[in-house]
Amino acid sequence: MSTGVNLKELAAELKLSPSTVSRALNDSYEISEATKKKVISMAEKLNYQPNPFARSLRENKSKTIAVVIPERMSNFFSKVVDGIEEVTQEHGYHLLVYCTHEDVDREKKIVNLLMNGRADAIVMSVSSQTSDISHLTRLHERGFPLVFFDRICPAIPTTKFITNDYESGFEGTKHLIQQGCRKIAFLMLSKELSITKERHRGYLDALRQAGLSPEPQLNITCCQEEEENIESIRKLLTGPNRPDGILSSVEKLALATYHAVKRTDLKIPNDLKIISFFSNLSIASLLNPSLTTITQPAFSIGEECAKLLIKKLTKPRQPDLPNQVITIPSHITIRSSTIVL
Amino acid sequence: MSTGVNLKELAAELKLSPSTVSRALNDSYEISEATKKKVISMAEKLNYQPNPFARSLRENKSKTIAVVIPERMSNFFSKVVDGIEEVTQEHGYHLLVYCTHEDVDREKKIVNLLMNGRADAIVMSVSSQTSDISHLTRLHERGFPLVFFDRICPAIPTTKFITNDYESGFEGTKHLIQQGCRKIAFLMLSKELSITKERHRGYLDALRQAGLSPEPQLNITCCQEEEENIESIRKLLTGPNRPDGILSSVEKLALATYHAVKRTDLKIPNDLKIISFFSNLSIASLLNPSLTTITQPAFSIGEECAKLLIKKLTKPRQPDLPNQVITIPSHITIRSSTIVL
DNA sequence: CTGAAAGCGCTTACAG
DNA sequence: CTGAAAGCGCTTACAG
Repeated sequence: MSTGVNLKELAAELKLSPSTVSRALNDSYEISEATKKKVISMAEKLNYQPNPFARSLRENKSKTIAVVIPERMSNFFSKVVDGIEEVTQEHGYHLLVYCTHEDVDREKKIVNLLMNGRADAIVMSVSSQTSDISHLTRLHERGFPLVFFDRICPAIPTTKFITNDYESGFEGTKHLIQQGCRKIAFLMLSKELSITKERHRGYLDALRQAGLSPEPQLNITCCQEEEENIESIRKLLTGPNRPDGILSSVEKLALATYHAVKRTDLKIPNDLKIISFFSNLSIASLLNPSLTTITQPAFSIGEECAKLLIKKLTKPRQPDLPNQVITIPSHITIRSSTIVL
Repeated sequence: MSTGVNLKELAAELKLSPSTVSRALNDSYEISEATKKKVISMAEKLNYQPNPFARSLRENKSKTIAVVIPERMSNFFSKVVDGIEEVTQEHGYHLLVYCTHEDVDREKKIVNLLMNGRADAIVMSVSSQTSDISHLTRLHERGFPLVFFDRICPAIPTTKFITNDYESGFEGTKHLIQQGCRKIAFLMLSKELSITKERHRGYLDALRQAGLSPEPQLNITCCQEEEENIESIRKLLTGPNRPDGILSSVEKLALATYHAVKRTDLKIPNDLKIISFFSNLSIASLLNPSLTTITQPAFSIGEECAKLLIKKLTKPRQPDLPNQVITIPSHITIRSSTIVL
């Protein structure tokens, strides 16, 4: 690729030294206004674009942030990335986006590649398969700015953005109980995830508060294969210990449940009520019956992650990212999947 | 961020020159196997990672590909990006992903920023608002490797990947006609897009072949606001010239149609049949009634774009990307939204 | 087979 | 207010 004119050529054209031109373009106080004007207008005329790698090499920063997510085909993660981009773009940052496909090995490879400084910071949501976190520990111990959201890593002392998962699990379960459910199944992606644990804690506490006994058989851990998930759920729904309510901690398992129900004689909400963490509201209301949802503020989460990192990266002498958990609340929207008319 | 050890330090540790170490790591034929082994093992021990910017500066390539899409909250575009990543990751390439949000100004800004060599190539799908293409022409004329998919720019002589849009439009319309539709509405995002034009041509030809007259009032151009789209469609459905069939050239307009129908007394498929370009098959079959879809091979499209670029970028002395249109066929899946039982 | 030197395109401490 | 020089960390033509 032929990059256009470089600093030296621009300087020659202006009969100035590269030093002066560089300073003028970077709006240094050492340069007269007259020179700055001349330089800037010539730079525009010749369409001068500084070489980003020369600059990165020199300044030891890349103006790039890496985003690592477990999947792209998810409204939630797409919205988070949109939120991140909204903030970072304004500050001239670029986004490298990587998808782990819920695979720790891929996650490790990606994280290790990022160790070389290609990005100035990482914002990530870990894969559901992640239990060994040595790659993340190493990254953080090297002083690499790292922020987690949603699928956070509690053991790593940095800033994490989550939603009020305990409360959502509690309130979601309570809502099902209020609608008459007595046997409530909890669908999850992985027991290892801290958000799953939180949501599950909320679920258990709501059961206990209502005097219901938690039944481990009603907890289903799902996999990556949609068809397999549908079948596990179908079996649960047609088995001896059949639930009358489902709390799904993942968007895709709500869809799998709808598919599973279609393979039975059951009717939502009469025979089975369902509430799910779900981001795509347009689709939630088109499902049949429309789905009661717990919606996380995905866009805001992205924005907050980005704002924090931009502050850290653009202001001089910023301290390390504080070891704290920032909670942005979700909201529940009740629709037909939990209400018998 | 503290990058680890550099080449010079690694060389010192090995009591070799940086030149030799560099060559050994790059597996040069000039270096003895013994030395290579020593170097590689020490590099691993010290966890040496070459500085990507020094390398990019030196070699004038970034090992990065930029992807520019009009929206992230789309199953189609997400899958394409997944396909691109699948191929590029294997070759050590990184992906900068930018979203234009269907806004030409944002698109121009992004494209102009990419002019400086931050990425070695661009794969993009233009915004529905794009009519002035000077930014793209300039990019291409500078010799920048550029590939289009789906929302292509016919005027720019490079490789474009599309689906058989004319045929899909034709077959989709024909299917509606066979199911008894006589007044078929065509929903689109923008008349400017070449894929819209192709799909629309197919639609018109199918009408003509069936002896039906194309009615311009049955062509609806939509916007970015979901609510606004729903209302335009609702008005169409309740107006004097009410359609009995809809061909939606965009996923989101199929959803808007379902929402619009819910605001009327109409029943799908009895009063209105609908077929749509749609990528999320799990959701298509959960809609009520399930949606007849035209599905584009999104993942393959991504893979093909990436394969072409990788070939161009990794092999020496490759010619310019050929000015050709490569068609990968879509497939139609008939579901309940077009079939009266 | 190995090394010394130049250079990719910037920025900035140092000098004037 | 401006310029000459050094250096960021690599790779590779040149020399031996």
